[in-house]
Amino acid sequence: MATTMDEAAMDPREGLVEKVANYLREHIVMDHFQPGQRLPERKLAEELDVSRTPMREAFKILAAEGLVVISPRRGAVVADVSPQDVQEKAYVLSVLEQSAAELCCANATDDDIAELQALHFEMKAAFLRRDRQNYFRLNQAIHNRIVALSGNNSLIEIHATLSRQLYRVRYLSNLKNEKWSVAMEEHEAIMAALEARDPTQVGNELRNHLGKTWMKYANPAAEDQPLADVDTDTESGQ
Amino acid sequence: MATTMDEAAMDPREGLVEKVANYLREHIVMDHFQPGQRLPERKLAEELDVSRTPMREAFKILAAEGLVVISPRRGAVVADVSPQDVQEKAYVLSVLEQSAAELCCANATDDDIAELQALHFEMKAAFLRRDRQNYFRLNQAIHNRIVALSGNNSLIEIHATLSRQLYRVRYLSNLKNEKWSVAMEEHEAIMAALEARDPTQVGNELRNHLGKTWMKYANPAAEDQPLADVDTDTESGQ
DNA sequence: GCGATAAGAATGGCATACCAAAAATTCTCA
DNA sequence: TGAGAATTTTTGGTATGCCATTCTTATCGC
Repeated sequence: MATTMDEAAMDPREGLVEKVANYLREHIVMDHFQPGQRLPERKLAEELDVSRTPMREAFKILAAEGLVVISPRRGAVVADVSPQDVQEKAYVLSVLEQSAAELCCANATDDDIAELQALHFEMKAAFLRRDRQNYFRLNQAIHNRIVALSGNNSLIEIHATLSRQLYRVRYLSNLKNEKWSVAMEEHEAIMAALEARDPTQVGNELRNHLGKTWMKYANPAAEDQPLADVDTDTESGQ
Repeated sequence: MATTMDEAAMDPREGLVEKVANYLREHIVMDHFQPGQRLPERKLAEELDVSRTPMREAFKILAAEGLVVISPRRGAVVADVSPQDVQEKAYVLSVLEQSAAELCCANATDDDIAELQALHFEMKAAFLRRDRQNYFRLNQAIHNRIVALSGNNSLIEIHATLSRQLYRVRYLSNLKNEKWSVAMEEHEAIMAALEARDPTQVGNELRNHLGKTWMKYANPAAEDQPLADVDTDTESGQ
């Protein structure tokens, strides 16, 4: 475990804290730590061969990002996202992606749109093969790409942070989602509107897409089935 | 200076780090530290009578909130918000407030709307008296209230964080803004749509309002005139 | 006198030590 | 045997120390 820390980007300019934070972020997002699980700073620091100081500072960063919760005198635990949280965060996410799509229509080059469509068809291929892993990965990639094409760095950053908070839930939902084909159709519509560069249409389709996908999530959270070791790139363009 | 640390909320359950972070946040937002200014951890720690450890951890939190920037081996400096940053962040803010307004129309009680209108008339009074301090304070209070009435905690939190990043710029702009009356008229329109509980209308008015107020901010940043000691409550309902 | 450079001071990064609170364990007594 | 109290152990919070890098400044050479 300790030997895998350098998985994270190894920019020599960044300090230990960033490496530790990246490592923890990765493992929390990929669900290698269960929500609610305690993160004992001594033990983790020992495993990563660092002292407690950078570990604690990394906790503070992750807490500000909403991935862990620090309780006084009880330390850090992996943030547990309640069904209500999911709804609220997903709503904000849909709003952000809607506006990103609008900006995307104005800013993206024809090549950008073409690349999006390429990803879309790759995703469709995964869909037809019932390949949920790659379907999920490509789906994420498309959404992230649209946001990236907005050109608004603040929007991109906030979206990425929020997106990470929901990654696990989204992944679990992808595994059990029955209405796969509906989501696929919605994506078709999104791509069509994108090709036509109709900002309002793209925005509405996207918001509706996310809304439909997540509003139903008002029911009790999915069981705590651990995520498989997927080789997805967590964030594409950041 | 050191004696003023307990200005910030003194919840005995929260540790030193939170107190330090609150203290620094307050002073950065209120522009007692200039953008770009270095924040030497030893000196500040000494002034606040704490060790360097909580100071450093507080820096990490504020960095994650976008209020300071930490460069390797150079430490923390107060984040400088470039004109482009202002535009981008203000755009996201307008999107968030637009959707907050929509939710607000659905969730707010009649009393909530009445209270908003009361604030609006207070603000109008400040406008007529050319009382920029209170005009600004009440303006902020109204916007924050609308967001709070959305009932979406994620939205509220993200809006608050982003809002703090722009507080200084917004305050400076308020002091020099010539088109005061235009903004006032827009607020009238917002309130009218809110009273009619027309989500689309409120949303559009609000987004247009913020858009108009900030899009012009593409020109060079305002000069670094320090903020006066205003007794504004930074955030109202959080 | 001015610029480059080297020595010294300041500063940040990380590790460690110490303390207090909390959790776990064990011991005691009913 | 079981519940509760006391003790031990673990764990988090804060302070401090050491080292490496950077910034300052003063000196040396041109």
